[in-house]
Amino acid sequence: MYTQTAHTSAGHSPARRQASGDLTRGCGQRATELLQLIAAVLEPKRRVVHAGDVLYRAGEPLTNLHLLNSGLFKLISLSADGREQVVGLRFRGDWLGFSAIAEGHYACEAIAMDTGEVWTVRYEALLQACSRHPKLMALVHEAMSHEIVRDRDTLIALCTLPADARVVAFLQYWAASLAARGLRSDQISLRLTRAEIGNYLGLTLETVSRVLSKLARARLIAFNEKSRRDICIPDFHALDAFVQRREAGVGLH
Amino acid sequence: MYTQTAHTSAGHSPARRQASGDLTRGCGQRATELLQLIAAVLEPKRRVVHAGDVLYRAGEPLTNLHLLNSGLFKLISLSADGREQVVGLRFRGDWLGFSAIAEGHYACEAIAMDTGEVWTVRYEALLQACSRHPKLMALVHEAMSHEIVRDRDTLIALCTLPADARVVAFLQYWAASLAARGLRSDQISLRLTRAEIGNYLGLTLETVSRVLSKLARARLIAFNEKSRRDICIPDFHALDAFVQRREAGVGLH
DNA sequence: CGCAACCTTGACACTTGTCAACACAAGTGG
DNA sequence: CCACTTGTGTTGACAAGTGTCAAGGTTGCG
Repeated sequence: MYTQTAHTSAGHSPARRQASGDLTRGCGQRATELLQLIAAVLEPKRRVVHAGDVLYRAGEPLTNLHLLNSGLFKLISLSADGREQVVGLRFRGDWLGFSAIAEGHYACEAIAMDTGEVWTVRYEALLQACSRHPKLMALVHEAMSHEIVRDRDTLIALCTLPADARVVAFLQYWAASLAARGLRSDQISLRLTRAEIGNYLGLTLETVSRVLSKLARARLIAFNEKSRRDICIPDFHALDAFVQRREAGVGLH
Repeated sequence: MYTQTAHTSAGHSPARRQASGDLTRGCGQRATELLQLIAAVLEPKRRVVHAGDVLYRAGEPLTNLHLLNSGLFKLISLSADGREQVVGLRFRGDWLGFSAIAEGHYACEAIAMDTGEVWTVRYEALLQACSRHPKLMALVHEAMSHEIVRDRDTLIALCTLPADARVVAFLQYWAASLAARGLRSDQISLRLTRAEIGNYLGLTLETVSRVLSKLARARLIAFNEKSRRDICIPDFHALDAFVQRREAGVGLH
C-alpha cells in the first residue's frame, strides 16, 4: 500500500512475526519467575476479581501497581464526553498501572473481563524492593520495556494494515498470548463484543463482523455453534498466508 | 462522530493543549533534573551527532542507553520486507533505547534529524546506579511510564481521528514538545518530509500535503517563503477550534 | 412475552489511497 | 552556461476501502 521503498535495510531483519514465536516461550517462564519473586519479596495482597470489576479508574492517584496472576483485563481510556477507547488487553503475568507512574495518577481504567486473581503491591514498596533486589528491578524494567514494544507493534499494525489484516493480527495476537501462557491457542474465546474489538482496532463493529464472516466463509476460522465469540483456528499457517497475500498483493503495484 | 474534547490525557491528542501549560513546565524541569543527575552519578559519554547519523540499528545488542541532550531523533521500525515505519520522535531530555531492554537488542533504528548531543551510559551501570540512588530509579521509571503514555496517546489519535485532525494533532504535538523545552513554539521547522510525516501518521504523503495546503488556505498555518517545511502557527486556539469543528461533524472546506 | 444486547447483512456515501502529471530546487557533469 | 538527474512537494481524477444508516435475526433475561 505504501510504495515508499527502503533499501538500506539489508543488514538486520527484525522479522517481527517470527520473533514472537520465540518470545512466547520465554514470556511464560518470565511471568512465572516474576510472580514467584514478587510473592517471595513483597507479600502482595491477593484478590479475586470477576467480570466487570473495575480495578482502578482514570484519575485515581497511583499508590499501587497490580500484577495479573490469572484472568483477563481490558484497559480503557476515557475522554470527557464519555467515549471509550480500548487501549490494551492484559493477560497472566502482565502488570497493570505502569502508565500511572509518569503523572502520579492512573491514565486509564482497568476492567476485568473474566474471573481472575490480581496481586497488588504498593508502588513505594516495589521501588524499595527494587533497590534491594537487582533481579527484581531488571524484571520490572523488562516488563515496562515489553509494554513499550507491544504498544509499538500495535501502532504499526494500525498504521499499516487494512481492516481484514488487522482483525487477523488481533486473532493471532490473542492466540499467541494464550500460547505464551501454556494454554491451548487454537480454540480462543474472545471476551469482547464486536464493538470492543472494533474500538481496539480502529474499526467499526460492522467491519469487524464482516471480516469475521469472510474468514469463516474462507474456512480460515470457525465459529462455535453456541457462541460466535468462541472461535476456532484450524490452521495458523493459513491465516498467516492470508495476511501475507494481502500485503504482497497491494504492495507490488 | 469524533468528539474528543479537552481534559485528562496528555500527548498527541488535541486534549493535551490545555493541560500542557502545567505539564510543559514540569517536563522541562524534569528533563534538566534528569540530565544533571545522570551527569553527576554516571559520567555519561557525550557525543555530537549530525543529521543522518545512526545512533543504533534494529537488532544490535543492547549495551547502552542514550539520553538526548539536544537535537532531534526519529525512531524507525523496519519490517522484514524492507518497509519502514516511523514509530516515534525524540527531543531533549528523552531517552533512546528503552524498547531494547525487553529483548536485549534494539527493536528499532534511531536516526538523528539534526545536529545534537547524545549522552550514552552503559545499561548495566545505570541499573547499578539505580540501586544506589532511589531518586534516579524513580526518574527512570517515570521516563518509561511517560513513553508508555505517549505511545498510547498516539495510538488513540491514530484510531479515532480523521486525516486532517491527525495532521493538526501532529503539529500541536510538535509545538508542545518545543514549548515544553522552553523553545518558541509558534514557528516550527519540521525536519521531516511529507512522506515521513504521512508514514508516522498512517497517511500517504499526498494526503498530508493536501491537509497542509488546506490549513494554509484557511490561514490556520502559514508556510515560510523559503521552505515549506517551516511552518508558522499564528493562533493555536484557531487550530484547536478547527479540530473541534471537524469532530462535531460540520463539513467545511 | 417483551425488551435489551449483540450480531449480521445490504445499500450507499465519503474519506482516503492510487496513479499521474507537473513544478521547483539542488546538485552534477558536459 | 545549460542539460540532466534526483528528491521533494502540489494538485487533479478516479477507485477502493471503510464508515454510516437501516433492517432484521438471535439470544438471554426480567
